[in-house]
Amino acid sequence: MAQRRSQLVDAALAVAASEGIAAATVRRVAEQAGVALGVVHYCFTDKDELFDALAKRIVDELTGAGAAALDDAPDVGTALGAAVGAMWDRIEASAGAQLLTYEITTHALRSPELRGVAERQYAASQAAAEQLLTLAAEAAGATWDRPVPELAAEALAFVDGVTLRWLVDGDGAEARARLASFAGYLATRASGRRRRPKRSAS
Amino acid sequence: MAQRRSQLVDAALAVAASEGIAAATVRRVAEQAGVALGVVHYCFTDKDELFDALAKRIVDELTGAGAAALDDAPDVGTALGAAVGAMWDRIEASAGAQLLTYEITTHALRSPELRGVAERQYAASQAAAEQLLTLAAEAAGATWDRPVPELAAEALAFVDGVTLRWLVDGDGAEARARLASFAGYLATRASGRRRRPKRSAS
DNA sequence: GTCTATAGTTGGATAGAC
DNA sequence: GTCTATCCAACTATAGAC
Repeated sequence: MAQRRSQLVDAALAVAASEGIAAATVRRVAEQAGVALGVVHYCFTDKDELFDALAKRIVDELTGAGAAALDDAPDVGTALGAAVGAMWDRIEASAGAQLLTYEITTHALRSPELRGVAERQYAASQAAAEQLLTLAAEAAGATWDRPVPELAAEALAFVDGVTLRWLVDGDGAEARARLASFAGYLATRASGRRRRPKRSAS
Repeated sequence: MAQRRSQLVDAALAVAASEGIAAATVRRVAEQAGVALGVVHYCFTDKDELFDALAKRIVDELTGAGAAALDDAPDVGTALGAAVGAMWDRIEASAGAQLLTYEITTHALRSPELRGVAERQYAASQAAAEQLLTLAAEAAGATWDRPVPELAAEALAFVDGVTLRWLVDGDGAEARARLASFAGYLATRASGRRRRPKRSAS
């Protein structure tokens, strides 16, 4: 039964990511999952409950994506550049899913009982961003000279805005350039090991 | 008749801004405008045509908002700070309308025939951002040392991301702080007149 | 031009057979 | 547990009276 729910959430995710949240009707989800309409209502009391499970699934996947290849790096700029590049690869490979997260956010903001969904989304993203910044500094042996939560919030906002625009104009190269520019700014907020200290590298 | 259309678009905007784009049904719009259902279909062939007019209206209002009080300022940081503060005041005063722009963007991105709507939205915002940056530099007698379109695109992305997050967490103070931080970064990308040159002011 | 009435769809939810 | 059949509400769109 729990696997039935999971299967239905899979189907809902598939439909919503490719055709939009509005297209993820109970009927359509059932069809995608290859089960009868009644089954969905047997596993979920409401459409809202299904929707809530879908939102949770997306947050989990986002969180699970976590920090990617952050090997030992010569400086924070390099570490961040690698992390941001990997992150963007994932984003660019799943435009529909990205768009869906914005749809879920706006949808959740319109109904008081779903506010928590949007808040969880951002709390998870914020935590992931903080972790990534912390790891990047560690990998480069440096420290941030501004509070990590602040830097993470700003980075998150920037990535959100860049992603949204990329969804509109489809220009991945520009998006990467913007992210690189911001990573460059972030690197100026770190102090510690620098790129190739001129004398006696290790 | 043209005024009838305008009146109906007003009503659609009122409904959509306060209750979400999904709530802006033809019926609901007619009710809000105080006319019969048939009138809407007399003025607009489709619901899509009404929607398109609504999207245009929003872009026009955004553009019309333009650059606010940008008086002669001692430096770019001050000029930007004032401009960003005024801009945020407008944003904070119209949460529903802001949320609606994101709804329209995501909605437009899901249907190929509405792609142009989202693109126009961003083109208008980009132009406004470029104008604001240009005016800010002029007001402070400075010049940008990176291409204005790039800086504008990055600023736009940041403002978008900050606004979206503010819609979720409702923390206006944090949002302002983030914007101020970014304005501070931007100010480092300008050269020219500096704050209170130590010797012989003016 | 504006109204009422209604046709035609779609989607959420339930009942009851199996 | 899963299916089919059905109810009910809400919506878009049109027809026709006024």
